[in-house]
Amino acid sequence: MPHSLSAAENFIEQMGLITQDDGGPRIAGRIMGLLIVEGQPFSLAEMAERLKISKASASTNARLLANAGMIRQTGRAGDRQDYYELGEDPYQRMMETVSARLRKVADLVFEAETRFADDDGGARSRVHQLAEFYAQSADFLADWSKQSVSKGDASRNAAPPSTGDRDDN
Amino acid sequence: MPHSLSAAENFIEQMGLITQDDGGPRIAGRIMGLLIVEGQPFSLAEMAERLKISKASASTNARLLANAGMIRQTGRAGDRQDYYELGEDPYQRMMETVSARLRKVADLVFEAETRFADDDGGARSRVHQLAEFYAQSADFLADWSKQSVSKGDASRNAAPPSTGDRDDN
DNA sequence: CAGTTCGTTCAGTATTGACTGAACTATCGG
DNA sequence: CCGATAGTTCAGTCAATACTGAACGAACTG
Repeated sequence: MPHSLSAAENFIEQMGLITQDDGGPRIAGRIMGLLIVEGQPFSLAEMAERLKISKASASTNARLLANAGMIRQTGRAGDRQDYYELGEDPYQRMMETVSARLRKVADLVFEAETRFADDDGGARSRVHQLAEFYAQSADFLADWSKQSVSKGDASRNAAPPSTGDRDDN
Repeated sequence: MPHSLSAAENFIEQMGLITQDDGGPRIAGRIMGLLIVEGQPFSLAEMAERLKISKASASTNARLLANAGMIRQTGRAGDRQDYYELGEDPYQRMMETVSARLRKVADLVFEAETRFADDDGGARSRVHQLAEFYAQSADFLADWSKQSVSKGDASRNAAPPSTGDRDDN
């Protein structure tokens, strides 16, 4: 009975692998999977026990996810442990995090662009195009995440943001 | 004069760091940066020389980028070296690659979902929600990448895809 | 004001994977 | 054919970082 993972274990492990492939810590993905599958708050000690990981990892990665807005800290009456559960709109928040990352990258590229001379064989304008791309992507995802998506009601026909050129360099 | 990077060097290095933060190989980002900044084909030997990297790395990472559709292989008359240059719509292709990745993840989660019993305290439906989220995101990016974005003409008011529920599990 | 029970932090370990140098294969030019 | 020139592959090295165990600090409990 130890072999052939249960549906829950399998899902949790997949989440770990997916997260790892995306360049994140595997344990963060596993915690995310655990909270999704169980649908209720877990204490750090419970996570550590269930996922066979150290307290330290549970603490660090839970905080990481909380900072990314994907899970949220809770408490229980008469219990001084920290509990964590899925946040309000976890996937929406995930989008917002990605958007924020893109915006940061856009700013980096805009900054790099300023160091070019105005004519550089078109180099500057190509760099500018890249920065614009990142900025537009960030805006686009941010707007999309404002719509209620992937929730129970799943609104259809989300309106698109207008993707005109920006002027903030 | 060796200190204080030129605009080009700085940009190339930033691209490397950005790529690294995104979980990719730093050199791939640097090559991307080089091709953007120079706007003309480079041979593997030229890349290796300019970026101070090994032939092996140039070869491997150029192929990686080409497989992702972000750059494209070219040739020159009377020259048997492999040249690489920016592809048709590099950023569009970048989006398509991200979309493909999301679709792959969605499929993994759909697959994991099937292993759950129909009633599992809502576990199955929560997993399904996650799969839907990934699938919708993939569709959304794919649709968006079909619009001409971040090109010279920069079309405004891109129409949004309708994000209704899917039924392909 | 002890004694517990938490969570966090930090030094050390281990693992992953990027990168390189060198060997190998293939193709072109003479 | 033979030498040279390319690109790829692969074993080995190195660096980054995920993860752990243990020490620490803070906050509740009695």
